[in-house]
Amino acid sequence: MLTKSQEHRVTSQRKIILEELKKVCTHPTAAEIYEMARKRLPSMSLATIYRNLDFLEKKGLILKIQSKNEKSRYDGNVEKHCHLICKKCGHIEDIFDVDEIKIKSETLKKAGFEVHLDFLELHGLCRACVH
Amino acid sequence: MLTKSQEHRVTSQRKIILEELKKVCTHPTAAEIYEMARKRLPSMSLATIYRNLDFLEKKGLILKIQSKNEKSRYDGNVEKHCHLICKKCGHIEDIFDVDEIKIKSETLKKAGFEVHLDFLELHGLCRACVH
DNA sequence: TTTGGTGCAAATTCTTTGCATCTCT
DNA sequence: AGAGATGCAAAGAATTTGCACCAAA
Repeated sequence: MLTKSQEHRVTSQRKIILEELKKVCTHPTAAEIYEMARKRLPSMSLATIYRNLDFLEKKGLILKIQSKNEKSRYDGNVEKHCHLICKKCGHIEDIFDVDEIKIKSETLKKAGFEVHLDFLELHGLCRACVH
Repeated sequence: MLTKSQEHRVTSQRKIILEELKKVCTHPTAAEIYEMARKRLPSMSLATIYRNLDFLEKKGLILKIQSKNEKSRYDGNVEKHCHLICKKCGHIEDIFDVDEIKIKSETLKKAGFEVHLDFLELHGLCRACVH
């Protein structure tokens, strides 16, 4: 059962947040998106940022990335991909050939666990930090 | 340069926290560990729990697991293993044949990224939730 | 004795929410 | 007009920290 009304409005705040997030190839935090959006609409509040990021994620228009010990980050690219996250410098790198990734494990098979690769986060060291 | 003194004391709090965490095969949160520990030493404070979990993790005696959108969980088993985390019910399952896991990806290779498998968290659906 | 550890409460940090007001449709 | 969205400020939740006191070594 859905609620009677399901309309969703296109507010300038919502548009700006989505546009700003799509514009960058980084993975900004809510606070960073707040800064970006305020340049275009200074009256915008942080609560609106959070509410809209939530909304946009539920709509499937953006992704939310929650990495270890860090605040949430958001990704304007919803193409199936996963993330490499550097333990040392925190750098996040996209990886798009997700379907090429093979994860093999007996325990996994036995557990009957269905891995969602588009949520995969690989933690480790990036090229710069590995040396 | 190290600080002049590096002694670390074995307090009853510290012992209890470590023992309780080693005792279970679940992955309790700080609050859950607090409850467990308080049964043995009711005066213990939550701040002490956090400080000691931090301490024990830095000492390599326990692991900290930070899963998506959840509070931190701790693992008394430091044997090399990784976690399957169910998106739906939050259940965490251990997987010990980590070395059997093969992750293949061209982008990964090109990126020069060194994945640490013992930090791997595989998100998806557990047997119970997949149906 | 001395320095690290503890308990308590207050402070932080990130995120969410209540409410009056505003604005898409 | 009316449901949804916004801004503000206050509330929450998880975690950290300052400080006086305590206790391992």
